[in-house]
Amino acid sequence: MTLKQLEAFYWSAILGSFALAAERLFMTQSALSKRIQELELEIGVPLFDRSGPRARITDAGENILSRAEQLLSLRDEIVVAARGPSGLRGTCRFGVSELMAMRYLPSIVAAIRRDYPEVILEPRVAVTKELLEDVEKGETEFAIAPGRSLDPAVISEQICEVPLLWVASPGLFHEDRPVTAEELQHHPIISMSEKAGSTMQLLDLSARRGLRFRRVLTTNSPEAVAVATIAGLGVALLGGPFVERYLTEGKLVRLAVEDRLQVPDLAYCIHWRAENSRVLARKLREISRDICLAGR
Amino acid sequence: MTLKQLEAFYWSAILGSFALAAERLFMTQSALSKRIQELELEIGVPLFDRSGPRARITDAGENILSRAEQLLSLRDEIVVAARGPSGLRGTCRFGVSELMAMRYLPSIVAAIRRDYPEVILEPRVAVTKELLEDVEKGETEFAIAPGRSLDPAVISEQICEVPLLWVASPGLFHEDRPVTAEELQHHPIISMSEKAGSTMQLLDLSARRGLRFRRVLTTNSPEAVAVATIAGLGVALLGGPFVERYLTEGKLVRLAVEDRLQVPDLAYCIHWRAENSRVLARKLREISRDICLAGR
DNA sequence: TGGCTTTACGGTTTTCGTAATCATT
DNA sequence: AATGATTACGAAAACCGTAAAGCCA
Repeated sequence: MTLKQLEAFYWSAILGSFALAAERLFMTQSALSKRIQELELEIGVPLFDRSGPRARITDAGENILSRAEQLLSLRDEIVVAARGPSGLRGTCRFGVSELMAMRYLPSIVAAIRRDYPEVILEPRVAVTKELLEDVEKGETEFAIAPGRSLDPAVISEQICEVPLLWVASPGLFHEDRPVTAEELQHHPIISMSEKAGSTMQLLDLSARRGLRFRRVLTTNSPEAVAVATIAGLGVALLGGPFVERYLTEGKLVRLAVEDRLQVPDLAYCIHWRAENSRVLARKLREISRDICLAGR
Repeated sequence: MTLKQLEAFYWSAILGSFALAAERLFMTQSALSKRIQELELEIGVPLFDRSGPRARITDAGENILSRAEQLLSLRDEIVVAARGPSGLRGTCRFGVSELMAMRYLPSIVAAIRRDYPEVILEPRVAVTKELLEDVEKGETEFAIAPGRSLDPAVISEQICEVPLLWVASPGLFHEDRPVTAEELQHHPIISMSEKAGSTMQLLDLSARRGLRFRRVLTTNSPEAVAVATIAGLGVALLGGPFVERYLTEGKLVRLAVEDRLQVPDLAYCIHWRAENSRVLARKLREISRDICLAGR
């Protein structure tokens, strides 16, 4: 039995596919397949059922999964324990939504650099859904993004709440009373892709209230949305911090809207796979959480 | 990092020497040395201090020792968990004193055969001191022998007590009163080697009381001692069960002795290295203990 | 057919033991 | 001198990737 075999088994079990596991471990399917066969030969029991379209873990495999995971995390701990606390090395991929990146990524990176100078960081800034999918697939160790994952294997711990504001160019609405849904529907909605947290809230709202919005300008940059809104292209639903500056400068105004247009605050969470017990991942996740909770 | 490297590290640390570890792992010093060097290169910290006459573990090495041990025992557990409870395989070396072997070894072997048919047993029957040394050096997983180990890393759990009896041929002593030390010293003492439990008690007695016994017939077979005693060659101090049969047959008589010749009962224990957490070793040790405690 | 897994094969890398060398008592 | 650890080197084994072949939807 070797650590490589156990690692191959572990990721094949977690990702539910040899192909994905091979990709994650930077090797070919062929090599990974053989590793797992050798492990099965070693312990004398099949760990995966190959009869279906993809490899499915067997009962025997389930029985050893948690132990394999413990064993692999002990391997990481050994390195840390030997080198001392600041000797943590390795690479950590994690995801951050654009808003959180804007606010906290510099602090997070600085703190990690200070405590663990040897660690190589691979942060990824993307939209909510992509970040969550990466965590679910084990591509990233954790992600800071709004909402909850539907995958029960993913733990989401709330960090903060961010209000979503309806904003528009100052000239667009003149009445003092709250804007109604009908009035809003006359204008194009400027939003990001359907995988962005704010857009998901928007779609949710339109589904619940039976509204139809005309969305324009496909982009994944909230800044581009803000700029387009300033230009008077339409109205937008954006996270407070993105528009704060423009509101104080008077380039955008916040729209008061009727109750049925109210959107709940975005609950930002830190998400990670429950069974992930890599020391490096846990430490960096905790640092990131603390920084977000402390508000810098 | 590989399991082989960790195993090499573990045994080098436990046995305090590369040479012994290499012997235990059935490989050459050269190969083991290189394995450990590779492990050190991997984690970036020296695990052993080679400046002395033999390799001494460093602080960094101490820090990871327990984790390495946990990791290695997880490896064993994985096999067991995958194969199911009776799928335990592997080889187990253990030591048994001759008396305990006579009484319990058949039952122990039968019970293990029944519960773990795949396990290969390598029992060793020897005298007390050899058995304890084997446990201390990690040569055997556990031993059933009288007395306690002086090594603090060895745990000894008492199983039973066996009386040591002074015996002689019926013709040797005629008086009804207890035999005195002076009378006893006139006869040769038939005993086993100094590494045997009963002989150790004998030597302890002679040291404490300032007696000088004339020991003859060097052997490690209690049966040979009994036979020689029956032949009238001298007196012997033997474990009760060895002489029971001869006493009832009248071939030997138990000598009543004065107080200063009284020898305490031999406390038989099961001994094992505290840090040994091999699943196989633990299970078989527990089976053996239960059989001894139940008296078959 | 197309995604996923296994088999076959070769070339590279790793690993190990022998033998020689170094270091410490 | 003797024990224990390291280095050098050649042989054997393990490992990996490419390419081809099976296998199930």
